[in-house]
Amino acid sequence: MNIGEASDRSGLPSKTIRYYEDIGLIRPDRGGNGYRDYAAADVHKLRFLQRSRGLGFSVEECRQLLALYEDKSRASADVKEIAQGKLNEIDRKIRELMELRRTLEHLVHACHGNGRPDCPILEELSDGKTV
Amino acid sequence: MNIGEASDRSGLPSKTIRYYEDIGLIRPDRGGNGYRDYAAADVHKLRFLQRSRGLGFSVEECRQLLALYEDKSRASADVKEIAQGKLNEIDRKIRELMELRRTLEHLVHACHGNGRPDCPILEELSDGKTV
DNA sequence: TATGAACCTTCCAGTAACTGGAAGGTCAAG
DNA sequence: CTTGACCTTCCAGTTACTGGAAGGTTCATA
Repeated sequence: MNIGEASDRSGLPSKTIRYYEDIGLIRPDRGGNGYRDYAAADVHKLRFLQRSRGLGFSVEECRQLLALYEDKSRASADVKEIAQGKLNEIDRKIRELMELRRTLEHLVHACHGNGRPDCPILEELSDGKTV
Repeated sequence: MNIGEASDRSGLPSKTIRYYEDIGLIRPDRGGNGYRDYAAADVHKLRFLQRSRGLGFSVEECRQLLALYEDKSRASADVKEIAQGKLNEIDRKIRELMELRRTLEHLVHACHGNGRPDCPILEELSDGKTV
């Protein structure tokens, strides 16, 4: 498929997809006309990149994560260690997101905008207490 | 407190803290010697920025999130709408992280590196099925 | 009192990860 | 056989830092 369709399916702009090729994250085929030709597996990788980038992993971290999948041997302790490290990081991110969620939820539902400073979370922030 | 301590407490490099001041995210006091002087509330904001940036929110989104907290009136439908939008985004991120987690977990625990292509997630990827 | 380490300041240049736009080739429909 | 929507490369601009130079401040120790 052409880059436009790969873009639609992955949620990444064509520009970004070309950039990812420049830095060696993906290697699509080329048709006789010079157009890039993406396989379904490429789109899968692109979706993976789109997600993990959006979740705060750097491009280099994404490269590692992709490498974990692509490691054909996947027997080495290295691979498992890196994967385990990423798992811990993901768990931390999930916890942080849930905290952020709780805080915002409070803002939307509990602080009903009556002007009184009765929201403990906002007070916490203005007091500068370390949560 | 000086920028070094604010850096230690927030987890952000001093450089980044100065940058956040440049773009108007925080406004610390200045001592007679010209040194920046951070209040506990500033550190709280910095920690907040450190986290939300690490979770894939752009600086402008972080500015919005900070504004939600600082909106003294916080009565407007606007504020709640933005907050609700962010909540949905956070929920999506949590779901995506849990998916990513499941995939990696599989890689660490289920694919025991025996060389056989018996891990359904890896096959999924190489087949290029849309998950 | 001085001097050196460990802070802090501003400023300017460099990097990472895109993003936009120009100039031009390809393709399918009318 | 042209028109519009694709695609190509290349180069410049933006965002969000990051590193380093050049110099001022503070404080413990000689």
